[in-house]
Amino acid sequence: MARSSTRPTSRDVAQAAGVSQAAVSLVLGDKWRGRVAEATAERVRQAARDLGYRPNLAARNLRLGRTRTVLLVVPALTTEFFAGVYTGAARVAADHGFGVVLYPSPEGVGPARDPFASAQAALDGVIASSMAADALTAIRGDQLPLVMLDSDPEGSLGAATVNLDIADGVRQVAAHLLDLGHRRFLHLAADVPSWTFEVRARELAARLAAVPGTSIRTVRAPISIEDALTAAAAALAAPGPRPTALVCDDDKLAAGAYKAARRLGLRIPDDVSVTGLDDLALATALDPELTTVRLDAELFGERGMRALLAVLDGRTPEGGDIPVELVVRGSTAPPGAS
Amino acid sequence: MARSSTRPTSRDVAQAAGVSQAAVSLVLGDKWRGRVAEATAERVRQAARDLGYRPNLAARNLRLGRTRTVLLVVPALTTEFFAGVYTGAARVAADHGFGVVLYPSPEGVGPARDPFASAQAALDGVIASSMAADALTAIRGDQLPLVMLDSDPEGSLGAATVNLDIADGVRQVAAHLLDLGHRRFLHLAADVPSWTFEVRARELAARLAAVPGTSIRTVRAPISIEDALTAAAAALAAPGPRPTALVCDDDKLAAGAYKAARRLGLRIPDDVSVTGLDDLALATALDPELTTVRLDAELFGERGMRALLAVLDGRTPEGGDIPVELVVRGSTAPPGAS
DNA sequence: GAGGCGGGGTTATACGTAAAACTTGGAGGC
DNA sequence: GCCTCCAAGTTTTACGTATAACCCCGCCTC
Repeated sequence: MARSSTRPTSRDVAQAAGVSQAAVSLVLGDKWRGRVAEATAERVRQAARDLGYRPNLAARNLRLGRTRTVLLVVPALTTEFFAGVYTGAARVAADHGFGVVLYPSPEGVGPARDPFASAQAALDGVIASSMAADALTAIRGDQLPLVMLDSDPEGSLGAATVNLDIADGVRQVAAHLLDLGHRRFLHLAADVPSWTFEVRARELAARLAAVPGTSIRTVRAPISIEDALTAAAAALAAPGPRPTALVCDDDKLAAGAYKAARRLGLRIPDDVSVTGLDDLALATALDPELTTVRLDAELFGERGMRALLAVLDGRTPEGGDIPVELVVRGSTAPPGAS
Repeated sequence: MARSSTRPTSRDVAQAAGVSQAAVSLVLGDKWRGRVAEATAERVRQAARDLGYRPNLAARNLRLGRTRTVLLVVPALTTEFFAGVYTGAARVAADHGFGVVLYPSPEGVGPARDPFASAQAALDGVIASSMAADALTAIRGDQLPLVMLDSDPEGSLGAATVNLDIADGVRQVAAHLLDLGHRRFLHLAADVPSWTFEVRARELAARLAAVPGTSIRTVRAPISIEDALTAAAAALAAPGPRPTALVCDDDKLAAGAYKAARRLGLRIPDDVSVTGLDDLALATALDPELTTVRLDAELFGERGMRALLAVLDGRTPEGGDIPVELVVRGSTAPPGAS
């Protein structure tokens, strides 16, 4: 009997089954057909079960030169959205025998500026959100296979990209509000440097420019309910004709806008229509429920992982943006409906 | 020059610096004082930088017999709360050179029933939420150091536990509502088998039992806004005197209760007071803002990680529950305030 | 009856690192 | 002048696994 203080190794199993370590490896690795007799194989499996044997992954990784582990770099996990992305990526990963390790960008996780040191695992590849920009330079240095989420397809230097069709979402929002008759817009923009927010601003401006008689103002706020509250309150209280439609870059900003409207005594949607983007649980908890664009975070994560698996396989990742969907609820109505 | 197609190893660095592999290991491992001359050490560091050397973690883990990686088992990540727990745990981990790998319970991540297979990383220890009960049996089988979150201190079979002082939170909620004059209570309970929810029910019942003339009904719902909506609507519309205080096990349930009240034409807090538990972003997005119990999810994660580090060190983890705090907002008022 | 062959294994080796054990060339002490 | 000692390294080994290369034995073929 081997030293019981330490975990059993394949050699311990071999000894218990009366075979060589190589035989154990063959049997447990499912490579024994035609090399080991069925009876022997069963003896090995039984011994492994009896000893509670689990292969040492560090040794296996060293031997094979790959780890079946990838890193997911996100700006923050405290958001429902990226939690969903992780969930989707992890599901696909598990189906292919992969694991996913998270690296939430520095603000969340202390001083460590090195994603690779912080995620202790040895890695086969990386999936990174373009919002976690500060970690990207460190990542590009390494030659690991990389997939970018929501990143400028032109600017990603050859890395594969998987994008939500945000531009289409913004188009749908603009069309909906224009159809309702809105002409004076306020854009509550996320104060985060990322391609995905640039697209929102660009597309919204383009859509409105196509319609004569429209105007738009933009204010920026970090993505938090409190910051959005103060920014929106200031903008809505500003002199001049008040905007009738408030387009928010994200549902959290919209929640802040609700509080600002309430504080100023404005009714939604009678005095001002509000739209969000994400469709978090928040959206239906608000009163009235928020008109927003549904993003399928889990599907996003799944597609990201599939793309990375394709790259690892030497295949070309599936192309095409992920469709999004406008969900019309009670926060939008024709202007001046009061 | 070594083969450039593969990552440089410590041997490549050694060759470039004109020393042995052992010297490289000593220098880069900061164990060179008195063993290697300063000039040589600098040559080694320079060579490592030039080649872009990164140590192979699989090899290091194999050699050292530890991985500085722990597993965090949570019921689901799509919640702000557990995202916070992860963030806190990861921060402490990073400060100690550890990484954290997630295992969100099966419902979220496909068919893999084995947390260890799914999280590909080799592990030094495990932190597990008691809500992820299905994964626990698999975990107990292994002899890995284990810390349980929000678990029955008696029932955890010797594993260290770190708990929020939920009982105290419930006490504060009960005292607050009783002080306001409420006597007819409805308990909207989470339909999840976990110690942390049992505590809520037990403590609430005990507090009310101490006050003559109080009554309490309980309804259960899975933790989702929609399920809470239907359960709360049914209970509030039931025959007999309507409860004046609705105590919810969690903020999401409270959000469902808000919708139920709205649907039934009941005003909060005039017709019915509502309390939650968690203090998610949701709580202040609701109208009126939710009176709830603030749980510091990140601190929870930090304490969990510290406890595991203590166990790994052979020390005794810091004891004591994590204090929680009642946050009184607009959703509670004396009964019949209309 | 010699050679071939295939089933059923075993032996040996490499993966990259950390660290214990060993080496060597002086400098200093007596 | 010889011994000791220290600085500055080097050589060697082990971690646990997967797999290529080898080996042996019995049976079939010609």
